[in-house]
Amino acid sequence: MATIYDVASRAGVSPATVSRVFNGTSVSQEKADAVRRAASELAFTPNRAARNLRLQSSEVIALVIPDIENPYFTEMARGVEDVASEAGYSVVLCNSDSQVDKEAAYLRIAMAEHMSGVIIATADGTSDLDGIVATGRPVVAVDRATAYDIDGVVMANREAGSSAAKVLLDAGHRRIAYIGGPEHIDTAVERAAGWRAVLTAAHPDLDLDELERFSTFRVDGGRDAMQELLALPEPPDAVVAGNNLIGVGAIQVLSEQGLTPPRIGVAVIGSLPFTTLSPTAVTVVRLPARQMGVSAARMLFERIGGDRRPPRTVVLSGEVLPARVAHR
Amino acid sequence: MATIYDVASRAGVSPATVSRVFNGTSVSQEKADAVRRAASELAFTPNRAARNLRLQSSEVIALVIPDIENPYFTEMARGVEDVASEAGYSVVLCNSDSQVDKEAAYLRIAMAEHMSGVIIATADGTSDLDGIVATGRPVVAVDRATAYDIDGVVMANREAGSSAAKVLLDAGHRRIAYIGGPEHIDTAVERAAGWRAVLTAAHPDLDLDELERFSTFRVDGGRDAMQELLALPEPPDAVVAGNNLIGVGAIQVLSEQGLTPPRIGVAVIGSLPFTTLSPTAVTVVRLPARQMGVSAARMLFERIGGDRRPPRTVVLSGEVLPARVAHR
DNA sequence: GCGTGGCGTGAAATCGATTTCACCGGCGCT
DNA sequence: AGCGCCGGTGAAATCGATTTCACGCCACGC
Repeated sequence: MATIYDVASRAGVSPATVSRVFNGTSVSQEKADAVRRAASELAFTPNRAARNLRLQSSEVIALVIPDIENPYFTEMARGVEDVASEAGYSVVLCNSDSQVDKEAAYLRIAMAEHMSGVIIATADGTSDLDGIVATGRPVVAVDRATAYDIDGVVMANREAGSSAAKVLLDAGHRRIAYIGGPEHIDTAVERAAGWRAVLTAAHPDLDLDELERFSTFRVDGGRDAMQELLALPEPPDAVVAGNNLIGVGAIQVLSEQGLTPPRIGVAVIGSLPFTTLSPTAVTVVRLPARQMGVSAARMLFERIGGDRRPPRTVVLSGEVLPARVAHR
Repeated sequence: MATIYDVASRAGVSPATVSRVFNGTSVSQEKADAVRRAASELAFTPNRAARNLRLQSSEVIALVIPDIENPYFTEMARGVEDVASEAGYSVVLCNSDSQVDKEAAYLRIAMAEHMSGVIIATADGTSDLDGIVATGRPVVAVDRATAYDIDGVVMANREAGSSAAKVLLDAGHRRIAYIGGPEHIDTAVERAAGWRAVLTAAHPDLDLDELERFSTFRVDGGRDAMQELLALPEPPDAVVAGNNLIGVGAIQVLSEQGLTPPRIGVAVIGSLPFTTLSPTAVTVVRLPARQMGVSAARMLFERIGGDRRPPRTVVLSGEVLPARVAHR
């Protein structure tokens, strides 16, 4: 690995001049040419560790997500990655596995590595961002709100919950259950609130507590909750799944019981990119995950670029794709 | 951010001693205690950029994959991540998007950042690992073979192709088509070879060229190829999907045409973690992606730890999960 | 003709951790 | 008593890029 000194001596200039050539300050044309020639002959790549040390920052951002195996987050990661790589940054993908301590460990690393910024979907409401925020490095929250005064990009969760419920109501369903994520995650709570508001208005007589399940945002969670709901004395005639994986689990259970979706109403909040169902059998409130990643990354780079405006929160709306097959 | 000098002066010792406390060389008990106390009071975290510069290596590995949105690769990433984080390393996930030039850019970064090693599922057979391999840093190839003499972890692809074909044959199918990935990717070619060998032996009269499609390893690829196959004068009565996403695409098309899987034989090489089909309707050759990531990471860390044995290639076998519903 | 300004350049300081080198004191051995 | 060795310690060099500072030089204006 050639260093800046090797390039300098080959080009007959000082290391300072070499640095200036690559960092765009004034250098005479002839020396600049000589430096560039020497650099390419030696296949010179600046040593990033040295650069990072001197600049106290690195062209790396951290993306912390709670579940690397959830397509929703990988779609988001894809959006972040696209923006970052265009800006010449690389992305360290950190899987917190919904554990606050793993998350904290990654945030410490981000600080120690002088990463330029962090995009984080917090593990839960108790996530500790004190350290990172105190360093002044930009942090953008995605998907989930935080207790900090920082930029954010979230989905219109309450709206998604109510849209999903409304589509099912309009299709003639009445006992519409809801399976959501953990109660300590705001997205789960808000989506449930949307569902609840719509149902309370339409059918004040329903016992919604019985029809509401807080579960995990995973396939198993959806399965378990769906099984419980089906075992009720009076089972639901439709169900809203609080995220994509819960939807998968719920539909799996329904299929196994011979209740393939057009036979029971199903609305899922989030896309089902790898479903093998006919895409028309289930109502989907598509959440623009990739767009969320793109927006978050753009905001982050604005901050890295020196933007000092007050923090903003961008809210992205889902798109309702109603089942085309009539329910029931 | 406190530095080693701050800690040193607070503890009344030299920076060298502080470093020794954290790097395990001999320091008297009392000074070590003083250093530790000072470090914790100042919330000292060693500056990684400085450390990396001095040590010419960083506790970071790169994981380069061709498609971050494919659950197969994220499952693998999960395995890598688990091993890495246990070893105190972080993982930079690099999405090459199957493009050799993006891949090359990431490899350059890996070198410039002095990353400790690279695990790579190459974009295609022409991937250029010269640079990285020349640095002597460990590189482990996953999923796909390379032209280099390096460690590798691959699936038993040919075997997976023939197992899939065999299950369908045994279920009574005859015109068994194959939809694979691009011809320039070895996994696609080998899986196809397995299928072809089994079918040639069983039904030498079949025109296999007509029943074989090289496509992309994506949902769209599976859809397009399946549509072509169904449009044949004499359509297949079963199909082997060369990877998970092709399987999803093929099954989607079949469902749309009213040919839901038990009605036509389907075998998929790779798991369908988010399928909503009853898991018994389709034959799956489960590929242990997580295990592949774990093995690759372990091999990488052995190399990082100084292992100088000749390169090895680990082959992992798929697990056949036959459809439990009789085909046809 | 002389000061002023600005441009191009190199020497040297800097970032923060690790590690070599040299030194000190104490202990054991002859 | 004298020698050698060893454990503990600090001063200083080192990693490689950036950046400040200072200097030389030329052009311009008064």
